[in-house]
Amino acid sequence: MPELPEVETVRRDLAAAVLSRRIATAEVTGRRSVRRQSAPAFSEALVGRALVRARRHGKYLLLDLDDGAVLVAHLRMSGQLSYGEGGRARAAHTHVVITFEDRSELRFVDPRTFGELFVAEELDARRLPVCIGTQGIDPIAEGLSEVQLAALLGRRRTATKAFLLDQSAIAGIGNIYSDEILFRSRLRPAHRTDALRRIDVRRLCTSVTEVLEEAVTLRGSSLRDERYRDLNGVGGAFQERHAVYGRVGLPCPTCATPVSRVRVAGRSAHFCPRCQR
DNA sequence: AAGCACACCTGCTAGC
DNA sequence: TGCTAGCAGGTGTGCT
Repeated sequence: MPELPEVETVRRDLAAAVLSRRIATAEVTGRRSVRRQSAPAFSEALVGRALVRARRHGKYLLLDLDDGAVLVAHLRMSGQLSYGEGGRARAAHTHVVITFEDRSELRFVDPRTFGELFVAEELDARRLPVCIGTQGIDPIAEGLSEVQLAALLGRRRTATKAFLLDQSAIAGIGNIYSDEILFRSRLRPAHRTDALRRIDVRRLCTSVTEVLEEAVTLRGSSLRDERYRDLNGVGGAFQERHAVYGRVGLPCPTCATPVSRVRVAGRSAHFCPRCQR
């Protein structure tokens, strides 16, 4: 699913493709993709505006408009943005089509319809739309220090995987990267945060940054059963580096012990029973 | 208060 | 071989 590295890849592609282009029309065909405002209000906020900057916070994509408002996109599980010449056949589940003055099109395709687009006008001190102001630190855009991580852990008493998935603490980590970060930290998904030693916090901090940076470099993960594609329809390559995610029964790359899967925090969690404690 | 289960939705797959 | 029940997951909500 699109997590921080996938959204960052799309952000970079958008920055290269659509900045300074002016919007001619914004067509909303699906019923659910634009739900925080009416379709006409959404279109009206976009038509005539130009995109001046592409930002990201966690899994949110933020496209600044030239009037100060922000076009916000969240891909959730199956959302996909694609950009190209207008007039091409539309893929199934195309819910929003933004056409620029040069007739090129930015399309939002989303089979499961959990993803959303909206235009936000109120921004907070971090220049984030007020409605997503509960998002925690973005470890790539803002950096994450060991001191900050220790403060976020505070007096929490929960599974370390649940902590990593909490967007109000660290923004951008989902199920795939939480498993890969825990593998590299040598911690089990269910390891209690209140039992983390200083050395564990240090490893966790290093792993969060390293795993996400490597995944960004390889343009994210594209798995067989998911649909992540970049703005031009090309998949990522980080799945080839996955140590544990989606590898139940396959050998751990470090010790060859078969990878296990358990349920933690309501999600499937993959880990090496020998390397992770 | 903080942690947890659940709803939302469709495509894919495991199992019959 | 063909069908279907169940799983997959990010976030907001509501319950404990």
